[in-house]
Amino acid sequence: MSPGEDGLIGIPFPEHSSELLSCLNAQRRAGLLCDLTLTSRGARYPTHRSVMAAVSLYFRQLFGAEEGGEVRGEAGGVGGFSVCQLDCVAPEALDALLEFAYTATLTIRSSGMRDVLRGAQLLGIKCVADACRAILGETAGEGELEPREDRSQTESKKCSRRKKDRRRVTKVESAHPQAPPQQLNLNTHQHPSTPSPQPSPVQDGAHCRPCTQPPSPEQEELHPSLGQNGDRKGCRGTGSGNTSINGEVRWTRDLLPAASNDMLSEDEEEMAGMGNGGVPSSVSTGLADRQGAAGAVGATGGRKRKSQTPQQCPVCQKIIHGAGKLPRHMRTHTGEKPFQCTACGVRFTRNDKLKIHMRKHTGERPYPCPHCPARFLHSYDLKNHLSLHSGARPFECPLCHKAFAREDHLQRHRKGLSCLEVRTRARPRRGPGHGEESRGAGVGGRGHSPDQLDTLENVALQAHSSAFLSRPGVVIHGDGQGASQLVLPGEADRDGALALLGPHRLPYPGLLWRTLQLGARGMEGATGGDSPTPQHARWEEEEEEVVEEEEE
DNA sequence: CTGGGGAAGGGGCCC
DNA sequence: CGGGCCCCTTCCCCA
Repeated sequence: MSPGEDGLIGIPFPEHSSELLSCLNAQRRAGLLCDLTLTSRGARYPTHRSVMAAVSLYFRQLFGAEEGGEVRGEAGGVGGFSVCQLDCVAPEALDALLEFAYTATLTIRSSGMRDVLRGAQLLGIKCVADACRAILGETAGEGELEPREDRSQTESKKCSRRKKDRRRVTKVESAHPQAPPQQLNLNTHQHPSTPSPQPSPVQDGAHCRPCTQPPSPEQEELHPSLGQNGDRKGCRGTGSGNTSINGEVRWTRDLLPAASNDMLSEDEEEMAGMGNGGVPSSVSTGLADRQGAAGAVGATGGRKRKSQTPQQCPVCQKIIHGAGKLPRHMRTHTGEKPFQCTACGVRFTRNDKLKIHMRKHTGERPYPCPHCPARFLHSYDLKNHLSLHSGARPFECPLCHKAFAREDHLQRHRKGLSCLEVRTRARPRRGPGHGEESRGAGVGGRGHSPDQLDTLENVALQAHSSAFLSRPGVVIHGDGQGASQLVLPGEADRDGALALLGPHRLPYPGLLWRTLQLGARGMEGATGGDSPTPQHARWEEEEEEVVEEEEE
């Protein structure tokens, strides 16, 4: 942020899209503000036409021209309430597509994938259709999925899987009897490429979950995950891909191919903008951050990225670096685990993981500590262990200055509330000057004498505010006249900071503003297009940079 | 809450 | 170019 920009500040809200979606989904489930009801074979799905128009080409066209579809209702116009009968889409598939629209996660049984594909094609939800096609294309030749398995074993597994699906279907069917299928009503909008309905054995649309059914805990737990980079972590961070458990396939939106642009968040658009085979030279947002973590190491540390024919995953569109890495990546989508431990039967997606696993059976611990008898399975375990010997704790919490030997422990610490609980007593670990910096420059107290600061009961809190503000991604809203707002990217951090730093709670708005200014300076390097980085260990460095700037 | 072990996924290097 | 091997990061789980 420079003063020459007329006070304009770019204020990213990385979680806004997911929170918005989550809120809309809550409204949908509560039936609030729903102005469109989709029906399928007796099941009713209240929804929002704006959301449907955003995800579905069909609804976009429908609401744009109000023709071609069977829209009935008190007021069929744009502002009215409509009922759209979609008997051509199986209720279960429609439910899944609605879930996708509101959660960016597609949760379907593999047995129902064809229904979902058909529904996605009919409704013009291209990314879902592409994903279904990609999966079906692989599952169509199921032998390819398990190339390393014994054929008979494969066949038996296929049978058991199908049986399992049938059992599940029967169970649900009996629990939720539905009206019999009706004639399709969406004929005029049948996609040209739509395959003729394949009456698969389990395609009976009667076994759907009614929309009025409360979300299962399994579904529910997905939603909060959307808060983190859209994935989550119900979804694992690094593009964990789908999971295929008991025939149920779940995709996060990260994995859905070619999402329509109007559905893409900024980050995703950036990724999509890379195009096929395009490798961003310096993409620093969202997924690129995650996948580029090692690359970032390479940029600063020893390894440098070698141009190695990056390939794009047809399912999630992710760029996979390294020759021969795409098949490995694809197994994260298919769930294929071709490498089985001969000792315990546990299966792995990768040979090297199996190899490491085998060390547990062989007792091999190839990484001995030179300082003690400890031996380790993994090199990084040894590395962690060595830091205990050396006492090195390079990862320090910028809030409470507690140091950790492992970065993930610092991250966990920061996600919790422990550092906030001790904030009022926290002092920097480094030399005496550091503490003064926190209270002076760090607190924004330049201009306030230490005595003045000591009179502020919340002064320690504001020391932490500077730490918050030095974080990349922390943004400031306001004009410096006391009406500023502080917003932090992290859920817990934001809430905590808003609670602590709300202007109405600060007896000295000027002090707050100086703090904000300091934080703004601290984030200068983090703005300019770069998104917040999850590398918390850098916060401290940036905090130090701020202090150094102040000292200059 | 923290320390430690382990799993999972991605990237780099090498053959 | 594919695959093996290794390292790294992130996350989950347990004590």
